[in-house]
Amino acid sequence: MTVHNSEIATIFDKVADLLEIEGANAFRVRAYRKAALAIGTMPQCLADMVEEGADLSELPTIGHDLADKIAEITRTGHLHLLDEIERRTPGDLAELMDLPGLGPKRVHALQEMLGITGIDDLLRAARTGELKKLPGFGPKLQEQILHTLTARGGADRRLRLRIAEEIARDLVRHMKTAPGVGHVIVAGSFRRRRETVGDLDILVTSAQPMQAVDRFKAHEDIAEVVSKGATRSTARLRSGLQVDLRVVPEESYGAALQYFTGSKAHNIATRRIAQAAGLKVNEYGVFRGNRQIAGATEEDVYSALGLPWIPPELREDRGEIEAAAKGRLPNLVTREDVRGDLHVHTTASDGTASIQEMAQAAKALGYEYIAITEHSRRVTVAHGLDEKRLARQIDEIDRLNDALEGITVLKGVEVDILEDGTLDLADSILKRLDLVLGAVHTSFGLARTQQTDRILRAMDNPYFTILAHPTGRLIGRREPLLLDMERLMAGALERGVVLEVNGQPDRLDLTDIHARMAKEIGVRLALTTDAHRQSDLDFMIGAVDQARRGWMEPAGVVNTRPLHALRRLLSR
DNA sequence: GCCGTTTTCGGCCCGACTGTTTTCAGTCG
Repeated sequence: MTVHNSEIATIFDKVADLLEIEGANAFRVRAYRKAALAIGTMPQCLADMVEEGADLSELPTIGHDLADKIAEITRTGHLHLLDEIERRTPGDLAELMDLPGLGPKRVHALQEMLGITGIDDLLRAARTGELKKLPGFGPKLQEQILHTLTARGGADRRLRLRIAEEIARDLVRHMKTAPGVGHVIVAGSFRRRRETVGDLDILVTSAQPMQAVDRFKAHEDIAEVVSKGATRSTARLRSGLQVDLRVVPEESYGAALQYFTGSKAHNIATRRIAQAAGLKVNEYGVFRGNRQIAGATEEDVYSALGLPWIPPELREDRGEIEAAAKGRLPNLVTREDVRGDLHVHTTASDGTASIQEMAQAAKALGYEYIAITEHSRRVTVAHGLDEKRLARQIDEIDRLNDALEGITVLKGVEVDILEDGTLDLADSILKRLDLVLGAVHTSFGLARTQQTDRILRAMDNPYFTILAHPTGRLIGRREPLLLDMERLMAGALERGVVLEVNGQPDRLDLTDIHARMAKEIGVRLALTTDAHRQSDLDFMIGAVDQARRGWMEPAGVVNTRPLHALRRLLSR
């Protein structure tokens, strides 16, 4: 069996937690954390690399020691070091670290003084009042822990970006009406356009910070103000979402925006550059000694460090700083570059609007073309089309194109890839189409080699043009297919097949990481919405976000091309 | 434990807020 990167990351995170509780060297702890973070978002499968004899110590944050430990984990499924530490520390102390107010020092004290080894012990100690007597603890903390443990459940789940967007819009509107407020912007992972966000970070500029903080806590959705100071406040919404407010003076706007946008890893990397240049960066500006030399805009901040402005989507410490220093930042694809949508359903299968209605909606967005791509017969719940019905739709689209002005409707299909890798419709009908999307909707549970082979076999069909939602994952609901993504992409490149970045808020498939991989391998992408109604065409922004986070440029995306060029690219 | 236009040894991001403190440690982002 293959050990996944995420499992290695989990092991390293646990080692970090337990070492920290034991009071180990803080930088050693940090090394495990950094490695876990990096491994969790690496596109390459580490287990495969070990198998191939690659030198893992060349990877960032991985040295010789951790490379050996990764090899050990992929070969045995275990890490001797972790087993050892767990023998020393009974129970599950690491899970206590997740509770707000508890860090390594206090968890250590809990074990040392009260013999607490897990959540149950902790709850008991809080109820009996033993907890508040410990040095470093008190009645407030005991109360908070009790509250967290009894009111637990689901509140710490990350929110999909599209949902967060609705909440954020409302909060921003609320803060804009506060007296004396200048900028109001949502920073954090929201601004970096991550697929989910754990909290909202709202940055406000004002000369009267207290007024802004007061205005914030008056918002009707706020259930509880967790902390509140002169320049920052943390609150929990009724939905459970945490919101952090930060108020800075106008002259610090750029520095605060940079700081608050993160990511943490990106910020640490930028501060190290500053340090090396004898400068200091904090949320108020860039400083030489006590003198502020930048801070009003993000451009100034980066420029003071000798760097061009870096788009937020890239700020994950995945090579963007090195690229910026060399003047090699990508020219990221934008929503305006997209000239049409290539994955759209209508009432013929499970959509709610007609072909003409979808075409008109696309035209209103300024598109040049739109592809109609219904499900095939196998997907019975979605009313999938067989050859006969698809032939009728082809004729209907031909007639419609004669009548339509200013937009072209392309003839397509989202044909099912059957378990043996054949397609759900005959070649005789596929060859009459402008494009053929292939997609997996069944047999999600195949083993990795089998699943990869199945899709590659489907791509062998000469009419297959785009692999739709390649991993099949649904955020928070369905795990991605087990796939050897490198082999799949190499196969797609060989066959001239395009991979989709599906913008449905719960799909976002390919992910940012795989989009980046596609770019490096040279596979082209199609940004689509999988729209089932007119308003779904707005999901394009989700696909663009993922592509941007994957460093994609317009040239790597097929539907940034005008119609004639697109047709050329799609004909294999 | 990682890493290197100061270095293979000696560094390792930085500040706000809380609670328990009597001047600050711990946690958090």
